[in-house]
Amino acid sequence: MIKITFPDGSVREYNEGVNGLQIAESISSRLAQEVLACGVNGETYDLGRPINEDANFVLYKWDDEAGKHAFWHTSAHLLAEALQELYPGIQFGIGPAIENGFYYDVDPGEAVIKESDLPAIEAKMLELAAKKENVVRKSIAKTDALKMFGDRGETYKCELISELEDGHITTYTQGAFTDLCRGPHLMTTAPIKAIKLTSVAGAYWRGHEDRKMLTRIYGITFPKKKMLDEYLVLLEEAKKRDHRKIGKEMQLFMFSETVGKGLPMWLPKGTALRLRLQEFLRRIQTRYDYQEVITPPIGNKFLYVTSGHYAKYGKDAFQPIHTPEEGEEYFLKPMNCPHHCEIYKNFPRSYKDLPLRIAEFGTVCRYEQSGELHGLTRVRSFTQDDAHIFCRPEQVKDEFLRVMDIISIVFSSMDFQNFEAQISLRDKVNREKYIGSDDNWEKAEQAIIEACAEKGLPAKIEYGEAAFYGPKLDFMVKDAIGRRWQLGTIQVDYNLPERFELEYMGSDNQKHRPVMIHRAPFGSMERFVAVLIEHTAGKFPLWLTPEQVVILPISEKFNEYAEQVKMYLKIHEIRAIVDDRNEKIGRKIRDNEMRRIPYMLIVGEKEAENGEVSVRRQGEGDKGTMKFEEFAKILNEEVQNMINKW
RNA sequence: GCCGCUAUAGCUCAGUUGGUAGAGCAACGCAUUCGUAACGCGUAGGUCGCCAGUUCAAGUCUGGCUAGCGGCUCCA
Repeated sequence: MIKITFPDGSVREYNEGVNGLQIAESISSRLAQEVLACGVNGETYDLGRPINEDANFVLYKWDDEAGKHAFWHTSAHLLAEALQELYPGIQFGIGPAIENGFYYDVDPGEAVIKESDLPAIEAKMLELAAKKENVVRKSIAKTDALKMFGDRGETYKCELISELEDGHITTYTQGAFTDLCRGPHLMTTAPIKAIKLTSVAGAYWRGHEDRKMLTRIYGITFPKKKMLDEYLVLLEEAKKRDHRKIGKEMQLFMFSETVGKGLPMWLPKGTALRLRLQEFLRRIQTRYDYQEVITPPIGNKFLYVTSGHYAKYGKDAFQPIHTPEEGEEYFLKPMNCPHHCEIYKNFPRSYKDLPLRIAEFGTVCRYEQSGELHGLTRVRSFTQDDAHIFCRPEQVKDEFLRVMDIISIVFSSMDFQNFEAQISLRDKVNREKYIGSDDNWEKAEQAIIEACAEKGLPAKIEYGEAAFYGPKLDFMVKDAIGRRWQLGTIQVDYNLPERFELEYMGSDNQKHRPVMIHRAPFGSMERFVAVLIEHTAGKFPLWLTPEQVVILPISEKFNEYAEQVKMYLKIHEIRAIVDDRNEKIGRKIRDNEMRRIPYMLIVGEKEAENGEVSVRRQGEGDKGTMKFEEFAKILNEEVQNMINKW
């Protein structure tokens, strides 16, 4: 007998070799129907896999990540099984479950799988799932695995097997399809009731650009048809929040084929919004003792030779500007740090000057690959809310904490709650590719970890993700359809101070090298605004929105009064416009509701006589009538209350 | 850059097997002067992304280019 301990602490005894499904059945038959996988001592097991020792045990259903994961992993195999039937000779790469569904990378040989082929594949999958085939797990010796997949001509699988350790190799089989797989899986394909293959894409084998490009098929499945329908509706809703769509509708920014791809132009309303965001950050930075600078949009080639960027990125960048003067080359600046290093060097610095915090809304140009450009989130010219902090090594942690404060003010002011923090450290083994002393690295890595702990910030630690010049802490936020974008970033840098030979005079009357911290709370104005649009669906906070108030005269007779109210509001620093179109009031209300302007003021005969306005709040409707002076006061208080929180 | 897809009026889209373009909304004009989410009538608006080719004839078929979309790779 073995002891099975449940999450609530209760313990039951079972025969050795009992499986998850049997345990579920022993609790309730309803549970046994719903359960998808189970956890045994922290490892996820197939429900049919025997348990041979005492274990902490947990059952996973659809609502558990591990349950969904097994469901989608089996779905990936079902996709492969369908492909094997439809495209004889097709070779398989990998087919994992992902955050929302699954994919399979395949090499169809001569055949081409197109989006228009997906419905036929879906139909085949449903047909196969209806057979309710058992999914069978089997351990296999490495030599047998190599032979088995080798005989089938599965070169990709053989490559994977050759890297696995003998004795830990398993296969899963359903129907005529056998896959190399660690699992876990569902016990049968029967629960897969609703299938949607969402897209085909190219994906390099093992993620290396120099390897063959395979065909990746993405899909998602559900145990109920209704759930798939709901998911598709949700996706449609999310697409309505797309910043590219809303940005166009609200006239915030534009692109022009003639100006060039990836080169956004901020329209008047977008510019107003952006300047207000910059003003917001400026206020905070002033409080945290930052000094703002302005540097040119280009820099001499030798600036980047010194920084090392020329050697690393020179040929992949926008090509240099050649001046009429013989041999002179200038680059569009791809980052602001080298310029700021020169500013540091402009004076001899003492330890008493540090930390020195140099900030700039610096516009940079990077020649991003054309296929990577994406709305405002990935562009070729953008403005970083950049700053570089030059400090002594022992000040790194304090400076980190201060930057984290700023980022936390920014995120909370914008109501970004679902962000993720990632600490990127050195690779645990390969340490020769990093610049800077072990001692400094150790100190900086510890400083970041401690700073996060002190702030109570749950951060995921990723080894090997650090830049070659230092560790970093990044903040990611998801867009409307769940893509992750990096916004805020804090990076420690030992490289540039070295290359620019930055120094300060210490209290010991010796010269020392400062540490540099790069940081950008927004990341870039472009990307931040994009994510902000998707979070708010264009309904920006009152203090930020380009237009706060629209005044709606009941008829043209009251246009003049509307203008008077507008003038009063403008004088009181309220951003107001008048909708003086010759339309009925119902029409004006509808149109302006859709323009996402927070307040509507309706003015007609009654209001004009009494110096009043009838107030409507966007999305909320009628709020009653008041004197326009009072409205201005209330609005300004509302804005002030928001600003005071910074 | 790579794989797949898309491109018709300012916007959203229709356009059957090739026979030289259509709707709704927006715009403009007329009428109306209106009380809390779409008044009516009318007018104008398109080198069908661009360049070639096939054809008696191309929005429609083929090739190239440009831009965009979904991914991959990259991301100082």
